[in-house]
Amino acid sequence: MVKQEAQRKQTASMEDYLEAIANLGGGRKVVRVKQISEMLGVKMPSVTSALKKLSEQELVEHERYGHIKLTPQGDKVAGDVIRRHRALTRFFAQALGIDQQTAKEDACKIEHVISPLSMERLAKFVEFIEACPLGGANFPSRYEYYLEHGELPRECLGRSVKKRKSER
Amino acid sequence: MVKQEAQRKQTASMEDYLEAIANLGGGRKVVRVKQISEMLGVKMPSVTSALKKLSEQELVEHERYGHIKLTPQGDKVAGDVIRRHRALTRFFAQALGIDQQTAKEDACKIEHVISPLSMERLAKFVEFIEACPLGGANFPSRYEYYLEHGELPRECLGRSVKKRKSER
DNA sequence: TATAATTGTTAGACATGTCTAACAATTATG
DNA sequence: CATAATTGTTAGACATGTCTAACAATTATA
Repeated sequence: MVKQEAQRKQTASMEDYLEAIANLGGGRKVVRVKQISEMLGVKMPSVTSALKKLSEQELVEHERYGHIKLTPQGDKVAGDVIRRHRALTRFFAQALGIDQQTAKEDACKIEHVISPLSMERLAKFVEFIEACPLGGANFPSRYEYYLEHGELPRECLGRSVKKRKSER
Repeated sequence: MVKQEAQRKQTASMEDYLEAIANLGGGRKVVRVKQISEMLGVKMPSVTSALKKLSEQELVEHERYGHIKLTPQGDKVAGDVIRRHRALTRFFAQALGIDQQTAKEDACKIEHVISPLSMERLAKFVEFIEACPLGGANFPSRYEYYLEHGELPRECLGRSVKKRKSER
């Protein structure tokens, strides 16, 4: 079993840069400093400076006035961030019924700070909610009802899951 | 309608200090620089410097070598942070089945970045889960089953909302 | 292709928040 | 109550990441 070179933990900022580069470079498109700066809402010099740091860590390939590209390592880190981002967005949007815009904004912040354990559980949670018709797919709608009416829907009150048989 | 003095938005660090002071000063106990520093895992000079900033914003009362106390404003901000902290901890622990330790750590990070809308929904979500026997209180246990076995529990499959009958 | 427009970089200021080292006040205790 | 131990503060270094201003390279176009 080969020991992997430990992935240096990135700051939220650096993760944002990696994520942006991955998203912009998706279809092998050329990535520009200006695009990154616009996507992240920072000025170009901030991007240049971030690229310098990321290059030193071998997460990004960047030559003066030239191309910008993730290294395989950088791609892996970016991929992790993006997966967290997606799962969190789904959670906020699908499970909590939050608008897409806010869901993404929150995902963008939380993706940098949540623990691996919680992240994994949260992802499974969403999976479960979307997969399980009884406790799941209907879950959001029952939750919606609760949000709107301030009280539990009838399905919640009827009979608990423990006993069944008499269930209809 | 009187316009409230807009609450200056705090950084994560400053919110942590306010939260710590509130928690330490709970029972009117005397709050010490050292306690705060230990609770937050920073050195004492960092605390002194934070107290200076918070005093300037009138969120904390602090006199050299003397007492440390939240102002009513500071108390309000701290209270908000603490409420977010509690709701998030409950979510991770109760709903996701995460250990208390990790649940708190994640809450500590996320409480500073989550939007008010998501926060409110998340709180209601936990409320709902704890209140609704069918989609709720048992929800975590069905989720647990899914976590452990990697497949949906029988209750989820029994009678689905869409197709049924041929399902096993 | 010479010049203008755009894009990118460098240098250096600034804000935040942490730390260490040195010193000062407070408190405990011999 | 004098001194030691503890607690707190100040000063200043440092790391991160942002910005503006000035300049340089690239590209588009007249």
